[in-house]
Amino acid sequence: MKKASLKSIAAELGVSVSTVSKALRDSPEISQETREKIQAFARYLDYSPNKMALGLRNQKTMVIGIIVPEIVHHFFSTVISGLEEKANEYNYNVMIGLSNDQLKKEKELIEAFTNGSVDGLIISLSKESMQKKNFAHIEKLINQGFPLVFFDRAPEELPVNKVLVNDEEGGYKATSYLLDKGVQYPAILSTPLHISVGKEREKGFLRAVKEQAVDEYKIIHINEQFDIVEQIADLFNQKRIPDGIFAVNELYASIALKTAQKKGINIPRDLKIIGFTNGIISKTTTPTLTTIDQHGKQMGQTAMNILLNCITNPEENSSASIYIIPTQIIPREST
Amino acid sequence: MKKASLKSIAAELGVSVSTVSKALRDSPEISQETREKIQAFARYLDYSPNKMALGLRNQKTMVIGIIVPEIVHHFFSTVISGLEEKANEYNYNVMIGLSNDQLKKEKELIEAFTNGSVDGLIISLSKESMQKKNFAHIEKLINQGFPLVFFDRAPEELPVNKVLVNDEEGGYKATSYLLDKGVQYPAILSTPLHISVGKEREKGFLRAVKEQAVDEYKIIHINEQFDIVEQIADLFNQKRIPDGIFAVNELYASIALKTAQKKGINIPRDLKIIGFTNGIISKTTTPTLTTIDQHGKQMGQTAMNILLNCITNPEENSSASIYIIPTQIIPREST
DNA sequence: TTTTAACACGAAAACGTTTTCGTAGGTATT
DNA sequence: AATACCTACGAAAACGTTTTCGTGTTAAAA
Repeated sequence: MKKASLKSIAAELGVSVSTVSKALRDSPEISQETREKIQAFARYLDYSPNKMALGLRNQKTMVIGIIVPEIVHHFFSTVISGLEEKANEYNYNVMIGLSNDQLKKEKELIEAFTNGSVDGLIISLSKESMQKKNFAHIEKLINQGFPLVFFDRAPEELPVNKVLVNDEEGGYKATSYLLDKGVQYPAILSTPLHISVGKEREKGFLRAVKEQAVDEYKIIHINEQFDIVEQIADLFNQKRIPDGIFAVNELYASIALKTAQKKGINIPRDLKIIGFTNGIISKTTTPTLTTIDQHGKQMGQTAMNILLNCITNPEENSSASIYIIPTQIIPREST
Repeated sequence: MKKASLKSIAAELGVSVSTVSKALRDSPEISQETREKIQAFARYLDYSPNKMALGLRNQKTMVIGIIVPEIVHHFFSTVISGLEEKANEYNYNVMIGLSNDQLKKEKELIEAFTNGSVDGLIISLSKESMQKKNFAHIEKLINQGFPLVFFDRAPEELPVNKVLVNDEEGGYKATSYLLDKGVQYPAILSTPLHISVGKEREKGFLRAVKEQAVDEYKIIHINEQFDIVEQIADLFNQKRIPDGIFAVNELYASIALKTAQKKGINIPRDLKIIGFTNGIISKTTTPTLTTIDQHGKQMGQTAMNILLNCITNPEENSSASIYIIPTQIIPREST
């Protein structure tokens, strides 16, 4: 039982395709009687217009492409939920591609999506793109004037719409919070510096320690190529052990927590820990982790709003805008 | 700078559209010379065929629709990653819809996706559909012969392709594991019985206790309308407190863990806990949680394989198949 | 020299829409 | 009675492909 089309309805009812189309759109050109007959029949057949034909005709797919590094990830999946929700509100659907943090896959996905599959693209860059600063594929899109919004991981140098977490502020807030709680010797568990979010959070950390004139602190750049647990454990094998740790993500925070506990360190009495990302981990550790909320859902909604606006008003929205989402500290037991 | 089309290339080169099309597909109908000229020009313009035109022409979108209750969820996002990976392997892309566990949204998404947007559908049903056993929208799809695969949450009565976790086996394994470790008075933290996965896991629990002739055990059906923490805490306010808990998901397990710890109960000495879903929570609690792995990624791959096979070989695949993914116990510190 | 075949390309249809324009028949105006 | 104007519908183009079929030119065969 094939899907009904205007043609099949027209044939069945002995009228022309144009008449059917007009009748279904309630055009006054068609007589009341004919209209009702056609509409009734269409309803009976459960007719609805073919998306691809519509797309071809209107040069519009009503689909938004989303390209993210991974999806089994609290922050990214949260953003996606915000994106999907907002898109749906405006009758758009979302297509999703996972780059697995690989430049090659990212390129392929962009190619596949921009061949008339989607009306716009929302991207969070792969680690590989960020590290190699290889943005040729992105610049091509910009030159084409393709509707485009980045979130969280964006090409720093390029003039393009971005929705970013205020990572520097987050790092500052987190560190200040620790210092205000009496921490004397803070440490930061950060990423390598080519990860922009890590770099920004570290900047915030440095601003806070400088502001409060803390002269001794420790910075550790975790290299995920090697054993993370070992690198973090190293922090507790030094002569002076920190009494406050700011971890730039949930995972590092939870590992630091577990490792410290194994060493018999009491948290939060002897060591206060604060993480980043208000995800599931932070709520289920013992003790629960104080953390920085990135408002992922709001980010998704904002990004989608900007993109849809670009699509609807192509002229007024030619310049690149940067939207910064503020962070929020969520106090829990670990401090 | 608009995207190039066959038409624009043809006009520019003074040949016909058909010639361009054939040249680009390396048809021997076109002379070597013309072919090379056209191909070079197309490459220069970065031409690639329009997806919607192709779709209309071939009656095939090369897109698979995925409808899940939520995405900020370890299991679902894991399955999705498997689905996406497998789809990509066969040059398909995936469109994602989130039902938010609501029947209405699920229906809308199915409507939107089956109007020629996707070639097939992979669905995990919303709680509301399951509870109300309202499958009219699904039966419609089946009657249409629309390529369809369910995973995890499937309509029990309907003859349709399903990929399921062996939940009963998982519950049995988990409970047996507890009993083998010497647990005398086991409890299960389960869902209301209309959630099929909860029901199945509970069946496994019952089979295990029966098998080992345990005469006393406790069953708690958590109602998520009310405060979950309170309902779980209730377990520890009884005269007899369980020495083993099987929770049908990570969250319940982690809450039970925290609550017990607050009551001063030593885990795993006085109480052993085992969860379900090998997600992030289980790895980051203190102590880490023994749990049942559902092999989400493999599930996604399997489901996509079945669907693509349905699409490619419509005739041979008319009957509904059920594929059961085995579970695996992941021993950790909580037992 | 005429017939045949190969070659290289173009015209047109089809996929399913929407929209512009054209027109036959009827009604109202002068 | 001639003109103008509705009313209600159909034809056709357009969106971008692919593919079938037709055809003019040239080269080979008779």
